[in-house]
Amino acid sequence: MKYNTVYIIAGPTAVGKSSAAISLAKKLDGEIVNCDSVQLYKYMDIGSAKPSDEELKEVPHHLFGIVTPDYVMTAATYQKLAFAVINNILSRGKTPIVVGGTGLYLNSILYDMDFATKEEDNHRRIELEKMAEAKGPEYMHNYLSGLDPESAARIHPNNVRKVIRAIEAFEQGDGIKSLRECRLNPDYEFRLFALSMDREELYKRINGRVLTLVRKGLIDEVKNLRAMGYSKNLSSMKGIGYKELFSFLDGETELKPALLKIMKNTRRYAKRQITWLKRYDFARWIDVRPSDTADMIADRILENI
RNA sequence: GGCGACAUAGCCAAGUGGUAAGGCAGUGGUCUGCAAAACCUUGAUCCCCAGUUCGAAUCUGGGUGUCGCCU
Repeated sequence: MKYNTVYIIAGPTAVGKSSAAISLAKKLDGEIVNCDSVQLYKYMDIGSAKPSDEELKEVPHHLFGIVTPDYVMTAATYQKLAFAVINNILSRGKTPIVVGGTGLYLNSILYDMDFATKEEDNHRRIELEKMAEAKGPEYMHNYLSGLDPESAARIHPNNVRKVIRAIEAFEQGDGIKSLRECRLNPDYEFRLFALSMDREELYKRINGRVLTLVRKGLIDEVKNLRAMGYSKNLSSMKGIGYKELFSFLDGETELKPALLKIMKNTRRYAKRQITWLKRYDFARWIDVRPSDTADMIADRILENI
């Protein structure tokens, strides 16, 4: 095995990435690196389906619960953190196993994405958001067309958020680049495994898991976050399971519809994750059945190396 | 057994003679600084048969099914 091999286990939520990764780490003398945008946060354990305390102790885990929920995480920051951890693991002769389903973050380590330029400028962004609210999406898109016609052509006018980012990026540098301009990160040799499962089975599993999370105390977890003063406007609180329960706790909806909504949003999220992963033509797909154990999945991965 | 109502996509549902609104769910997709985010895309010939008509989801007759009421 080369000294710079990085394993990546991706796949939609609830296929069983975390436990498969632990099993694989044991077999490979590996260490796990989180690539899930919500598991990065502290106090968000149940809703993000973070590995349990016992599991976290079984093999070394990195980048789990490292920032408080009011911290604004970005792909650029994640990239730095991830590279630092991966390099550290490699320098000790261990195998990094990146696990998670956050596509953009996965990209930030797979491709030589260059976030180099200045930090984001919050004031400008807020200004642009206000402008968008006042003048509407068309106006913003036209404005972008004037600055950077190429990225304007790529972005749908209704996608205000992205239009704003493109304006911002243009003003601070050379605008938004496209992934097509990137190559695979030459510093590492990647082994990317994408776990998949029959759609119907996966959805059943997702629905069931939501109930399990509630049984484990998800509602108290959210109550607690609220009590700590974290507001629903934080991007961490827009995570699935959190936003819906905030609106339940605020009395905006009943519990049952809130839970059904969590299920639905999770299903949709899983679907988007699958779509994202299909772009990686070098991914090795591992078909998982609901009855498969973590060990079986890990073995299947090893067979596919 | 009798009387009445209804029968439109997976679900809810508009449309009462001129060629099938909409919502939900699902599907497929986009993606370089909020990504568990944001955004885009998409489906039926109207229970069955016969008839009237230039033309029927819409009218008539028969059948089937569902619901309600009555005996």
